Amino acid sequence: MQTTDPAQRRRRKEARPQELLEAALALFVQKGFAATRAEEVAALAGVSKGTLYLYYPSKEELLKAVIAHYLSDRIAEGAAQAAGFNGSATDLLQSILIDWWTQLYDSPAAGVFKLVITEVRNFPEIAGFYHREVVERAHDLLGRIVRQGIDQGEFRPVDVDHAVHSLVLPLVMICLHRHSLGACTPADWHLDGRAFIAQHVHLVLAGLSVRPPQALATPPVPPIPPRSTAP
Amino acid sequence: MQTTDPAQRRRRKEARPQELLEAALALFVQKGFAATRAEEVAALAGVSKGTLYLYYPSKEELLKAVIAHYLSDRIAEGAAQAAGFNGSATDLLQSILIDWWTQLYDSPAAGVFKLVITEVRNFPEIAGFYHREVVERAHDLLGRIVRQGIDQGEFRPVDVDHAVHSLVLPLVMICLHRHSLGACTPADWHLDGRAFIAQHVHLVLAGLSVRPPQALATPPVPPIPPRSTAP
Amino acid sequence: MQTTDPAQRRRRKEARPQELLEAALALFVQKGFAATRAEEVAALAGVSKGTLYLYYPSKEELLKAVIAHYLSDRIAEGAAQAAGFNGSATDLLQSILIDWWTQLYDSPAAGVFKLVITEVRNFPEIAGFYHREVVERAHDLLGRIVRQGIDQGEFRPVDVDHAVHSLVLPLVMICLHRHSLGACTPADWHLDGRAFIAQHVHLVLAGLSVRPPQALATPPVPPIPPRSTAP
Amino acid sequence: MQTTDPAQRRRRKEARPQELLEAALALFVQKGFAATRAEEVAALAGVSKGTLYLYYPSKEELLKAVIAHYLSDRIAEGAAQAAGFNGSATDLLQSILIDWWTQLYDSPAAGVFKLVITEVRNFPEIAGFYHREVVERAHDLLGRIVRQGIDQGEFRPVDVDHAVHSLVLPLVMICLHRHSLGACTPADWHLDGRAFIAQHVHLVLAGLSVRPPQALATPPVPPIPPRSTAP
DNA sequence: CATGAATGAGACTTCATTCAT
DNA sequence: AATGAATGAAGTCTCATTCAT
Repeated sequence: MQTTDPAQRRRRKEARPQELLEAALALFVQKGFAATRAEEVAALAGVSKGTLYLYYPSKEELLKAVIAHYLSDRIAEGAAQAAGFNGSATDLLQSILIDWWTQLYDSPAAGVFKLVITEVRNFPEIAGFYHREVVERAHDLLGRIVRQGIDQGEFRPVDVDHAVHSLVLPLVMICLHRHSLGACTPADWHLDGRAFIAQHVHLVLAGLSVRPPQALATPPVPPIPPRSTAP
Repeated sequence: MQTTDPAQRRRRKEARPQELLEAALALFVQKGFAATRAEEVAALAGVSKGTLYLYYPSKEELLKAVIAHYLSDRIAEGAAQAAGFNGSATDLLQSILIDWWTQLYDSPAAGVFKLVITEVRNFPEIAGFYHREVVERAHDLLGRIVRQGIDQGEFRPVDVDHAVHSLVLPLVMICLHRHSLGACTPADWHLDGRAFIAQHVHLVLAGLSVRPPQALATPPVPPIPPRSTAP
Repeated sequence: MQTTDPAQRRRRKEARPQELLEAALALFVQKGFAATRAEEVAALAGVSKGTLYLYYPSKEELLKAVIAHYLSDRIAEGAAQAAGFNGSATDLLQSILIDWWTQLYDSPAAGVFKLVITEVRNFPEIAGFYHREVVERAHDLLGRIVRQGIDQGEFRPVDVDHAVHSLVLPLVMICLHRHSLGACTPADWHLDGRAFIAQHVHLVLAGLSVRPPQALATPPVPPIPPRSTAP
Repeated sequence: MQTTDPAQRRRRKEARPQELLEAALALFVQKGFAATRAEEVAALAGVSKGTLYLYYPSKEELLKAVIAHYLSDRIAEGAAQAAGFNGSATDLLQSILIDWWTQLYDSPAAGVFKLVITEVRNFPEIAGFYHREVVERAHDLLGRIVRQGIDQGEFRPVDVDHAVHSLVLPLVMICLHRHSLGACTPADWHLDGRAFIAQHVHLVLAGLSVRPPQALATPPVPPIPPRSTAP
């Protein structure tokens, strides 16, 4: 097509897989895996049909690569954030959940939730991978914090697993929403994700707390997300 | 094939649309709309490919019929349940959310959430319908109760919309889960939906309440769901 | 397309596999398996692309069906012909080879040799099948007759396997020829297959015989083949 | 990759066309022209895809080059061998057919027969070339010897063309066999090509001879082929 | 000369939909 | 009303060929 200047070829080649993953994520999340044509992915990445198959041997492998890629990135970041922190369980949970989830919510990676929900049953290998890499790791991390909060008398003695779900599931849900109904409704019912994340974490922590609820301050909405990953 | 007596034939014919909807729901939820073949739906409903098209003019119309059918049923039930009730906002919310959602969670209709999440962006007409018929009606109903709880000094003055989401989104989420990851994982990580529903509602209500948390009793898990919907 | 008269549908359906096999044989022999498009086979059989796949699940299965079908037919006929015969080994070989091979040579089934030669290395399962069903059965039959001729002092004591090959390989070869070079050359070099078969069998039998060659009559060319199988 | 000294590079470059032809012959014979990828040929010859196209403008031209190359070589050798010979027709035929064919049978060039059989109908230009260069030249040479044998009272007065075919076709056939079924069967049915060639020529010459068959000696199997052409 | 990334025509195969029975 | 044979548009993937490096 267009004449490529020297030495750009190499740079192009190394960036291809990433560009294809981005395109694939966007389209798979939007239209679903089965309804997305391989050629559309290629076109969105700016290459031809054949080139896609130079990097991924099949559409299905592309799907798996998308999920693996975006998950490993995010999970690593989250774990790191939790590692170097000390403070009360409440503070720790607020910090991790609000900062990390707000960032995730605003990034394309949030679409992976929809992708997994939608496609696991058709590609069972994804299930094991996702459960091991994401569900267990995140759940363990948060569960440990909640348990610590209970042990230290900060939280009431509730079922830890359920509490973690009460905290996390709505956050997953608004990521799903952003890429399904939220992408269709004409902005009049526009759930404000960032504000909700803060309020929700605050509310559940209030429910967990042994302190009287009045003592809990109104949650601040986080500022403009520090890292934009929109294409 | 087998000789059917005349009366049964009539009954069969009248049940066809319903049987087709059930089959379509099951398969669309399991494999996604695009990955489900029309013939599979027909086979699961015990009829031939051609017969499906006698009742629904296209696969897409079948999808819409599935969503419309299962939604209208459930929403009507929920609204009715709320109408004839009086008591505190807390009690009302517990009653509606726990009873109604537990029942929904155990019925095939729970799959509609996955279906909508998955397919709205491909069939935008679903968005408006679903938002109008389900999201708004349910949200309004619950929102009114929460606001009343605030006005009567039962709840702290939080953002009503957010509170409703904190209550409801995890419940939607476990319905999604049951039909995606939950249908794949080998039972070791088997989130107990019914127990979670009760605990979650209790936890969020505790977070909303102005009363000291100790005053809130441990939530009871509802008994065996009173209505079986297995085909 | 054209309106089909009643009750013809059923007849059509039962004839389809056979019609498809005929079309596939013709094209696979002519152009080779890889160079023949599935759609061409369908078109030659008078159906659409999709219909082909109603009867054979893949192009490869169609190939195997072609080989199996045309082989089993012919081999059975040959064995039957040999069974009810008594006379000298010379007469028996003349009878079987000339009659049966002339008929085969004039039928589309002769193309199967080219097909097997051409495709066996790409589809190894064909090798075992063909060797078992055709090579061994034919070789055993002829080998037994030659050995009997030697035992009864009619033939010289030669290597039986080699003698069978000397008899048979040229006959295979002219079948191959008819469907390769013979189908291209502009009729000036037109090996007369039927005449050659007779002369060749006669010549090799003369070489095998212990009698003086003068005693061997000139072979008669068989008349018009009694069974035409051209479509 | 590895550093090649300048002299070797030159030698390499000049050998390229030959190496490509060898690779192409091997693969075309094994898998057929259509089923062989240009890249496979290049890889077997130890060069990259692009390099192949430096020497041959298309896959089809490569095919023609392969056939032309291997044919011209062999035919020239055969004619030369026949030229400087005198003796009886029987001796001459034995000499030429057994020596020359045994050598051919053991060389990769034997594969050309399969290639021609397989591909003539797709590339009609090959037909004329092959017929002119191989069929006619070989047939004329042998036909002249047979006719001479008849004229001198050594052979019975048979149809010369047919006799030549009886002599030659089995030899062609075992070359085909070696590269098709013979390359698949698990060595239990392993036609011994060299022994067969000798026996077959002997047998047909016996059939042609006017002398009593007892006078014909048992044919010797030629020794180890004098010319190895394995790559 | 040599490479191998890129292309896109083309092949196999699937499946929604129709329609004669 | 019900069937299922038939169709052909459309999708996945391959591979001959080109061309910038």
